[in-house]
Amino acid sequence: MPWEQRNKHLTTGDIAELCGVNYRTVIRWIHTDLLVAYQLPGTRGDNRVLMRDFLEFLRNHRVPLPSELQPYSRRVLVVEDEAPMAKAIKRALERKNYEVMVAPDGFLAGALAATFSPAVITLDLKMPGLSGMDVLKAIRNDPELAAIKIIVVSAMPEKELQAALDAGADDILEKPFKNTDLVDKVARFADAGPRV
Amino acid sequence: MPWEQRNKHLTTGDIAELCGVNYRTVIRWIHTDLLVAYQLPGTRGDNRVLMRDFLEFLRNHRVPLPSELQPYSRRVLVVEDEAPMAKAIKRALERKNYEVMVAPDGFLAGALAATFSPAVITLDLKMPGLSGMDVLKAIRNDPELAAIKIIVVSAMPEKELQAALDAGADDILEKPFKNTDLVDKVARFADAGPRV
DNA sequence: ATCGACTAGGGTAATTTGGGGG
DNA sequence: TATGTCCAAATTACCCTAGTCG
Repeated sequence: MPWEQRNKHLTTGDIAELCGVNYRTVIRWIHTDLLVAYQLPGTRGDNRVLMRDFLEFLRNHRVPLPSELQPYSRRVLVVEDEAPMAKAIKRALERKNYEVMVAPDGFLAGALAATFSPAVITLDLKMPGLSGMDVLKAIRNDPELAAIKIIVVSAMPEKELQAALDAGADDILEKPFKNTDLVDKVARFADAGPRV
Repeated sequence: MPWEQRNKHLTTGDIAELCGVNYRTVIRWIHTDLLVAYQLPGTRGDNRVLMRDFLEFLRNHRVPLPSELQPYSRRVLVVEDEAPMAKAIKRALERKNYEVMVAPDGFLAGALAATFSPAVITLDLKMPGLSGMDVLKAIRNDPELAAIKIIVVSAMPEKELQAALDAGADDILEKPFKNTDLVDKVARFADAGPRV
């Protein structure tokens, strides 16, 4: 259900209700280019806002996530090419009621980071054919994605993990790890913040 | 069924769904000549809209192109890690009035394929750290992306290029190539409709 | 305390959009 | 499923008041 909502066209009234403000205020946001909208043909020119523009607006202005959109804050993207490990992580998180997608390569990681709108990404640093560090930097350099929390999962020596933290990772998880540690770290980022 | 495979005669319901409005609103647009339609013979006279009229309507009124209609855009994504080659392709296409984005790695290729909504991707097969074939397969396996046309650009021997065609590439372009060949091939796929 | 700039939101009238029953 | 008609709800622009902040 929640996924198709990305294609939804929101009215000013929808947004007013979601944000708990008057619809006039929403119109002002649009007029002052704080919120991207397009106009329906017709002399009145009603405003419509694409869901992805609305989500970006919430991120840019640190507006708390409306409870109706909570599913977006419980999404986790697992970037991991080894299927058994990916499945293990997926199952552990799904048991805690998270919505989980797995990306086994860089292309799908990018496509899902952009369309699935995860609140958290768990990132395996040593994927063949893809530098996890490049993924880290790409996410941090993309204003649309920069707010996503990244947990680096790796068996690498501590020095490399420190480099990941320096590059913008929010947390690290050393392999092997306990499932409780995994879900604790995810919960720190997925449940709380205004991140969409 | 994907939109571009459908008959190019749209019903009011189709347009309502694509634009996120009620179908009565679409009928009103037709009645007030905002949208060009013709009527089926019969007492009710159902409205039908030609794809090219609909695309012109979207353009005239700055309505965003629905993602389902991305094959009708003039956007091209260049997946190429060598900056000089990428720039050359970008310039050649921009001279022909295409909108061009460049992805130098797999992650950005995925993110841009999903958000930039290109009609065509030019794909360098031999990128370090990323198998072009994996990108091909990933696009063809993703229903949201499958309609994107893929032109493989490579200096590989013909056998490998044949493998790319078998894997779902729509066309191939051998390096070195002439700019006219490039733009001709892109035009075959990107000019499915009037400029949007 | 007062001022001025800015923002949120109420009231109104005109228009558009959307829903129900035929 | 699409249509025409009628009606209710939503949206807009405009002008206004109240509140906030430095």
